[in-house]
Amino acid sequence: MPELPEVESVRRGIAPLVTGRRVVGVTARREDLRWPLPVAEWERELVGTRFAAPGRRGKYLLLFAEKGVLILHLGMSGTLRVLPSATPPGTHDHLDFLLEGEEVLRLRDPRRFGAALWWREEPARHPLLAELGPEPLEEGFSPAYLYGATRGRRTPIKVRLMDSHCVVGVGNIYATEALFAARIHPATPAGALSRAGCTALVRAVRAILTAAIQQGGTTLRDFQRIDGAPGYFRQELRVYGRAGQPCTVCGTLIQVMRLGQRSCYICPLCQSIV
DNA sequence: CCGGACGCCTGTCGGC
DNA sequence: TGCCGACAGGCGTCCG
Repeated sequence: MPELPEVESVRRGIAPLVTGRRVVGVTARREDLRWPLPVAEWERELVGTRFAAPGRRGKYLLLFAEKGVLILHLGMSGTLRVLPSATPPGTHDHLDFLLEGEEVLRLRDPRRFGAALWWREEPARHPLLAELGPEPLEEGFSPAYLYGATRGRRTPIKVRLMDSHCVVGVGNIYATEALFAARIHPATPAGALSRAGCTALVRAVRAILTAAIQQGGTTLRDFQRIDGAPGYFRQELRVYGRAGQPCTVCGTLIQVMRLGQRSCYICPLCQSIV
């Protein structure tokens, strides 16, 4: 579900609600998310302390506290809300962090592909974060970097773009949209991209992600912002989910294909550049 | 090292 | 109406 723009929207949404706020309790109704929840450690080292300003690395949310950092990943179906603590939990509301002032930071995750972890060192030293590629909206994700990161790769450029070791935060929706914007066919072998192609793609990724953040992300079905509102970038999608509909540029019908076990949408006429 | 496939889990939707 | 398969915004792991 959530890609970088959705996670960033959540980060911005919770920032004023959790920063400086004391955690007064933890309730886990299910502990078997992607990895078992470290409830005992939270009770020992998080409860009774305050959150600092939240950060983000790729699709990971970082809730810094005094003795460690709470690392959250929303997987495919996760949502975070801040609600009055009396709000009755739903079936898939697995985890609550009780905040002072009768509110609760609540994680809902029907598919349980998400994660909630506890880490006492620099986030960058966590095994899941240590090998991640650059942030797409920072300088490290340059045309020269992408050119280097694709040399010798025969894998489709879309698959490479969705590989967090290459660049973080770009999932199926935004990879699909960025390749359309850059007019690059998603099945192009990554190593065949020219320098100009890399430049166009870097530009497109940045533009799409920036616009999506501005719209609060994309809600296809269940993504919610912190206040329960959807993300409005869905109305800006040019190809994703539009199979059989006319291309907004040339009118050719949008096609679906499978790449790396994921659906991919293309305009067969517009997307030919290497 | 690389690339490709598989699970993990629940919900929904289309076709019969 | 009910059942069944395909599919869904992610990603670690395993295999050749």
